[in-house]
Amino acid sequence: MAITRPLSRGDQTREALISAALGVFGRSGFDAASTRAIADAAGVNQALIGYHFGGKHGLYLGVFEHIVGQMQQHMAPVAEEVVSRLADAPAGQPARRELAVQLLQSIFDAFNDMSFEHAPEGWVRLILREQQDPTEAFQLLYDGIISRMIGLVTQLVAMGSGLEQSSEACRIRAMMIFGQVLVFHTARGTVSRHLGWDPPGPDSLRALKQQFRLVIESQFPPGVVVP
Amino acid sequence: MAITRPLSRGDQTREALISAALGVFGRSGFDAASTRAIADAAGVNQALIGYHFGGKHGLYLGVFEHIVGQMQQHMAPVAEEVVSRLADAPAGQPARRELAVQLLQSIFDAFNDMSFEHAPEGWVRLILREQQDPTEAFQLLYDGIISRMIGLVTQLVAMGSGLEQSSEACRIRAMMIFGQVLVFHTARGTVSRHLGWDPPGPDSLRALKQQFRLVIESQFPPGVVVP
DNA sequence: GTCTATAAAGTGATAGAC
DNA sequence: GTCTATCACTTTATAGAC
Repeated sequence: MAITRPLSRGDQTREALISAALGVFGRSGFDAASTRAIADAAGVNQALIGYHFGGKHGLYLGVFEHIVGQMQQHMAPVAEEVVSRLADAPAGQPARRELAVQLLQSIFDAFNDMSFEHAPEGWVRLILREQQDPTEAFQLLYDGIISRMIGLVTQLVAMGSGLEQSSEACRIRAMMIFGQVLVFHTARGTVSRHLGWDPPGPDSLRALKQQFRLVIESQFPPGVVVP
Repeated sequence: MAITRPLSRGDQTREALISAALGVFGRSGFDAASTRAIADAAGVNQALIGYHFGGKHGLYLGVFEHIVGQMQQHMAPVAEEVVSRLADAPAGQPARRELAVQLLQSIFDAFNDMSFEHAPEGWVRLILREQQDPTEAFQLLYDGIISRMIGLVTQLVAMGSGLEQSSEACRIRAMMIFGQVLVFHTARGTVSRHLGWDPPGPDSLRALKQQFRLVIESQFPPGVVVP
């Protein structure tokens, strides 16, 4: 935890702008979001965007730096645990398969908790937009957090399946596993209608995590080693 | 196939506008897309949007009607085949599990072919936007095609897993299966970097379909009936 | 560091000529 | 059915007072 001390007026303005911009950019996208709407939501004068961030685009990048920092904080503990448990794991094939399943489950438990509970509304939408049309901001995201997470998951898929970690098949499988949890964010409208999750509540999150655990187990069944 | 006959000038204008709007709305979203940009891309006068569609919003709805029609055409054959093969399937549990796996594979083979090969660039992005913030257009999509597809897949998941078709667990599993293929569209940026698919080509599609088939098989393993 | 005021460019819709 | 011209409004950025 960083030490918190009284923020200067300028810092307060910056924080208010970032927080407001998160929501407005998330809802409308970069082009359709107006600096006036952001300034109003932040309770701040529109001209201050230019002063503090150099303009609309600078504010946009500031938002993503903030998101990356938050995501790193949420995922760091579990990522470190996974790495250390991988380091001193026994060598036997069946034991490693079981460990892979277990670690995948804890990674995605944390990931689901973050994306459903702690992440402000705007995160998911902003990241999704950048995935569709990557700009400078996607670089921050990918290098800051995504790269590390997809790398870990790919490594665990290799361990659990017997596939070569560097193979295309293994990387495809890793993407698919992410897809199984991301779909509940990306296909929001269908989730709302087909599951009646509008919005998803604590019960939804519990049910989702349970099904995910079951699916992971069935995808890496005991005693099977894919050649 | 509908009979094709020479289009009147007005029909040509409408088609050009829909096609251009597909791309521009897809890239920029409704608010950020300008009617001038659409008209220019269509090689048509800006005032004609008002004449033919009543305005920007009417054109947007027209685009989605067009998309729903195209998707129905692509998916109808396989959907009908699935329904008929379900109708006269034998009653034995193991045989039905195997059939479910097989039908899921053919549904998603068709779905992947459509979304990677035949779907114009704009489809995926437009649908994704509506999933995030459903408007009137999402109703068209859901009632026109999504509802039917997610329903079929849920039914097959029930058959393959032994879960009750109306259970939440079963519907969650169906969403997850869609997630496994949708992620290659929704997480485009990560797919591009992690897999080097930029854009995904025929080889990518082949590899994806193969992995999907394997995953489906492992998710509904022979001889296991979930209580 | 914050504010008001405004410049310069772009927006969707539409009236009216052809 | 198509075109030009234009209205009323909103956009981002910024100059200059405090």
